[in-house]
Amino acid sequence: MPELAELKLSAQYINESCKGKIFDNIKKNPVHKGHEVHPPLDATVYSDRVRIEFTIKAESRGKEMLLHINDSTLKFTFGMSGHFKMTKTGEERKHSHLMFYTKDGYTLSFVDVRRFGKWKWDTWGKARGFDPTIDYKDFCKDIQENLHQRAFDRPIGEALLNQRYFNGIGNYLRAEILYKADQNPFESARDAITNNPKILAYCNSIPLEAFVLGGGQLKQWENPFGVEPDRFTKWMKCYGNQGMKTVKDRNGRRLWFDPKWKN
DNA sequence: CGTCCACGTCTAC
DNA sequence: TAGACCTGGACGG
Repeated sequence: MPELAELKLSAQYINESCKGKIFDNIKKNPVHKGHEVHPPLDATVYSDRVRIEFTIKAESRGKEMLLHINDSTLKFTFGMSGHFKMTKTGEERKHSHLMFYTKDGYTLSFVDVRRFGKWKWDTWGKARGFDPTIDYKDFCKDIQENLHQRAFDRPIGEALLNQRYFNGIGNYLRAEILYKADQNPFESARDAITNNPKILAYCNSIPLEAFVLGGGQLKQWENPFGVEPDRFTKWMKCYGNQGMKTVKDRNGRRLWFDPKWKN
């Protein structure tokens, strides 16, 4: 997906573009099989002729995002192509699937070409770990305290996609973290984490670097801030680079790594 | 035309 | 540990 940096950028984008906005309606694109979403009930409004008004604030952790809609939270995951876009009402992008309408003629849309993204009235997923950029100490503590678990028998290259411990790390971030840490991706996660402290440190700093750069300029994710497309691809030193090797991991995902490591 | 590939989960055998 | 879920861009014939 959109990985940690893109979720964080999306939250920032939503908070900036929704600042001071009052919303009064929500619609779902009927082509999408996801949950219908209605504005939360407002106990102070009794007449059905009065539209329920609400505000929107966003918060991200790892690969999840909460939209605070008055006192309720709508949780999103972005799949491979989800993102948010504020437009004038009537100018919504193709593949907009959940639309939030302001009283003054704007629409905040959840846009998702492939429709792998999801939403639900919910809070943070219990099966996900700490965001390494927000709660770095807890992120490290959680991993250190659970190093004996079977999950850390796996090669570090695979374990880095385990969202129970590495919430927010995705395919490009794992490649960049391993590469910059000079880490053999096929060593067991337990040994790698024990012997190479750079791994956990880079789970914090590399997503933050991607965030500062304006996030992924890969095909399926439209950067809401319109950063120059080149900067991000130049920043990536491993993922997608010529001269790097790839192998399909256990989940069929392509793991990018320095060819000096033999698998 | 066709085949392969893509920043991710899910759930079913 | 395969598919399933989806669209569309790149590239080959």
